[in-house]
Order: sequence, then C-alpha cells, then structure tokens
Amino acid sequence: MSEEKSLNFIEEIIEADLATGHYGAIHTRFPPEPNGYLHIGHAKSICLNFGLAIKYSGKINLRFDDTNPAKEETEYVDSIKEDVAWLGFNWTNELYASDYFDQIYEFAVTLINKGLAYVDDSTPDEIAALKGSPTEPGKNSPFRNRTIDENLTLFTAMKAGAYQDGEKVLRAKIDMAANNMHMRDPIIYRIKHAHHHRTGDKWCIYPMYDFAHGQSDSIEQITHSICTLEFIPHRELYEWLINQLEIFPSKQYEFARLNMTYTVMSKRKLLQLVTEGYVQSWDDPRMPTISGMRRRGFTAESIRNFCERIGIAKRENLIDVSLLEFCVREDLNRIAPRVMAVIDPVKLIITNYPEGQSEELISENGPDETYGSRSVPFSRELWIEREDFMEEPAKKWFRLAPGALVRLKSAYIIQCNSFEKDTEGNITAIQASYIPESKSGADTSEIKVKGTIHWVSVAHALEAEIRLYDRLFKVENPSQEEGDFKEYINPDSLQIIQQAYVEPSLLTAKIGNHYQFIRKGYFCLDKETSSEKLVFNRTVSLKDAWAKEVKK
RNA sequence: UGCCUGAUAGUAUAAUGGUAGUACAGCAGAUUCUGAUUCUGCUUGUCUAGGUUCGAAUCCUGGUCGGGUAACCA
Repeated sequence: MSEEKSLNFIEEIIEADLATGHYGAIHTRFPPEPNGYLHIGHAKSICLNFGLAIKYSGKINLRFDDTNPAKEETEYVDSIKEDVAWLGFNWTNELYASDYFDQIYEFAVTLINKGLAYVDDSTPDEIAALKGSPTEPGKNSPFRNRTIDENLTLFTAMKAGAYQDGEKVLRAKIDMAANNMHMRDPIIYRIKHAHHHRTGDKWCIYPMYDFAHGQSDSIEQITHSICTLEFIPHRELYEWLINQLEIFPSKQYEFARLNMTYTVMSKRKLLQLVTEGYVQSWDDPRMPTISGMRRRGFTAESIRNFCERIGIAKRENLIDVSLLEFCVREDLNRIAPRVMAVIDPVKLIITNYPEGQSEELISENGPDETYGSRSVPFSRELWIEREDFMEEPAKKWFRLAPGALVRLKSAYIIQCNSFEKDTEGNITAIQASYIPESKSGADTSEIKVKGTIHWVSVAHALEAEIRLYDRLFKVENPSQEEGDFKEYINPDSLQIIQQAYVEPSLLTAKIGNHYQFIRKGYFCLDKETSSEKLVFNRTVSLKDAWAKEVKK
C-alpha cells in the first residue's frame, strides 16, 4: 500500500506548472554568497532545491552569488562545494554570478537606452534623505532627468574607472512614491575598486543583488527561483526588471527559513562566535554549520531526513532541536557499531578471577547478527563507569551496589562484595566476585539480573580523550532575547574528558567513524586524533530513561 | 505610521467546502545481556467576532497577535 505523501506549496505550484505544460521541465538553483560557511538552515534550502530537481527530473545549478568582492573568498567557495557534495547532492552546473558581469552590464545599458536607468551623483545620505519613509513618498533625485546619452557616457566612464568608490551609482528609474521602498529607484550598480576572487581587477563597478540575482536566474532559465521570506519585498522589483529587459521570466517563490532552538542561524552571528573565540572554528562541533555537524558526527542521511520532516511552509518557525537529535539517533542506531568505552572510570576488581589471566569474549556489534561480532578482552581488573555504582542504592536502582548482582555486558554476572573510599569520600575501587557459569552465551547459572553494565579491561584499555558537547546557548531563542545574543552563550557547552578508556578494537578507528559507546551515546573519531591520542566527539547521547526517573 | 506576510496540540507539518491526521516532545506499559532499540496505549489543537452554507481549519468581512521591509549587503 503506498501512502500518498502530501505536497508542500512549492510542489503544488510545480505540479500545476508541469500539468498545464507551462514548463516542460523545471530548473532550480541553490545560490549561496561565498562569504561564510553553510549551516543547517542552508541544508533546508539545499534539500528543497535539489530535492525538487530530483523529484521532478529537472536541473539544478549551484550558483555562487558573488557580486560583492569585499566579502567573498575562494575559501568559502570550496567549503560550500564540499558541504553540498557531502550532503549527497550533485549539481547540473557550477556557475557564478560573476560569469555574467558582461551580460549584466549590457542589461544596464539596455535599461539606460529605454530611459529606465540613470546615473546619480548623490551621496548615500542624500539618496537616503530623498527616499522618503514608508508613510511619505520620496522625492526625485536632481540627477533623475539626465539624458540617455549623458547616462550612457557617465556609465561607461564609471566602468572605465573614472570615479572613486561612492562617487556615482546607477539607479533604475521606477517610482519614488511607490509603497514598496524597493521600487523607489533602487541602486543597481555601484563603484567598488576591489579585487574580485574570480574576475580579479577587471571590474570596478558591480551589480547589486537585485540586478544580479534575477538576471542570473533568467540567463540560466531557472523556472522556480526559491528563496526565503525576507525577499518577498524584492519580488516586485525582480519581476519589473525581467519584464523591462524582456528576458526569460523566472519566477520567485518564498518559504520560511529554518530556526532551531538553542542556537543561532545567521552568518553574521556565527562569524562572531568564531572571530571572538566563543568557539574554535567554523567546524567546531558545537556550531550548526554543516562542517561542524559533520565533525560532530551527524550523517548526511540524518540531516536530509531532518529537512524532510520539518517541511516547507511560509510561517515563521522555531524547530525543536530534539527533532534533529531524533533523526541522528535514528540513523546512527542503524549504522553505528557498538563498542564499550568508560568515560568516568573507577576500578572494579574481580577478586575470584586469577591474577594475570585474561580471556577473549565475543560481543555483538549491533542489534542483530548482520552486524557481526568482535572479541573483547576480559581480565581481573576492569574499568567501569563511576555512575554505575551507588553506595546506597536508590529506588529502582538496577546497577551495582554493595551486595547487588549485575551482568557485565558480554561477560559474567558479578556480585559486589566491598568497596574503598578516599578521605574525601570518593569511591576508589570496588571489589566483586564473578559467577563462572554465567558466562555470556553459555549461561547455566539461571540467575536473572535487572542491570547490565559496560566495562573495559584495565590491562587492555586504550586511553582516549572524549569531548562532550551541550547546547551552545542557555535559552531557546537567543536572537529573540533582550540585549546581545552572546550574553546567552552556555559556558558549559564543551566538557573535555582527558582520560577515558575504550576497548582495544578502537585502535583501528578512522577519522569520522561512528560508534555507539554502549549505554553512553554515539561518538565519532575527531580529526585531532594523533598517534598518541584518540579523540572522540559525542554526537548525541542515548535517550536516558533513568535520568528522567532521577529527576522525578 | 505605510506596504507585504502569516496564524491548526508543547514544536513542526497535513487535511484544498464533507471523519482534524502525521512526526517529534510528553505520559503509561510490554520486551530487552545497552534503563538504548523495538512494540502497545494515552494526553494535548483549528487566534477572535460576525457572515455565507445542509455543512467552514478551509470562502467573505472586521479585529487581535506574530514576522518582514525604508544597506552603494545578500
């Protein structure tokens, strides 16, 4: 039985366009400005645009909107390509708005020739003053009635470098009384003597977003130009320019951008976190950037699923980060091999297990046989988790306590006999005896225990550094709070465990490999791992019913 | 203040004039050599006031509330 999934509003538009034959096929684009790293909000747009092209057998361009040389760098171009590819998408064409500078220049000349653009010598302040306000109409610039010839001459001189930055601009001649402020003679070209990451020093004038984006869409014959809600006011201008230029009529559609609890999603704010040292880098595992999430251990599959589940609509939203966590657990549960690691170790001594003896035990790698198994060394002295022992057990406590029985995962059932404390009352060692007939896979003891705990053999353990991450902000919506968003940064978003112990099979782990540390969470090997030191990032913890029980 | 948008469980998202559904979160239980996974059940919703209609989340009118918008940024 196939469940018909309902369409989002953009899919409805596309299906209508296809059904009426308005378009034979669709063509979308993902148009980042290469001035920063991509984040999960971009992933929503990427999944939408690429997803649409795939679903309707259309084309999709990766187009860099590089019309402001002051902010753009090749480093960002490279990272964006890497991130989109990592998410699992292939683009039909890799293009740049800067590829069209000659053509866009000609569009400007066309406008001038139609008497629909003029060179304005006003200063930014003068232009702003004449722009009026939402309630009062603007006033015409004194330069608005220059002749076509004069404008042509001046614009040519602008291109030739005859003027300094800011001396002149080219404006579309529309309507200084328009309700939509974007229609009050918007600036379409400005002078910027700056080195461009691709065109070098060829140009000293650059088109503004409004005179580059729609024109690029049109040149590429984009059918559905999908952007976020804040561009709604630009749509009127987008259409006006295409109409006046009589070029391919791309259409703009807008959807609501992604917001997520306990993080920020603007490039400006993310940049601040990096430059002001609140995080290490753009790919810091606490960042909502694609590169940060990848390093943290998120899979592309889980991010794609997340984007699928949040849906596409036009209303403002604030997605609960727990949905993202659910998506990554869902995927990692399926693909991550299980291993044992002790994060906060305390020594357990099996008093009736001979000193110097050890044995290899078989432990399963996953939920069923298809995952296979591996061998794990067992011996007299083990590391176990400090929180798995309670001197005075709480109600419903299934784990280790004086006199209590628990199973050591894939090994034996043990009974705690005694324990030692230091002068401050910290447990320093626990003694227990094991039940030989309870060996995992060959248990004839008939003893039933409620709890199973993980462990690592002291003699065989590998030392590792483990980095635990928490949410970056203390409040759900830092951008909405009073004052600077940085006041709400969570000071405990990173906890580094210098000396944890992991089972020896992890010696062969590769950077980026995912694991489930049994009972603790999903982890992946960080790129800062060296031959001296294994470094693991916690991607996400496991759901913890006991922690909830404790809270009650 | 103008203009543009939007409003369905706690959070998202469906229902396109005809049974308000799904996911996450929450709660309760079963299974479990991971207090995980899996499975079962449950709680919770159409912003408001009118109108049209046999019938309105859906159409109309007014209101309320939220968001966007007046860069030589994108």
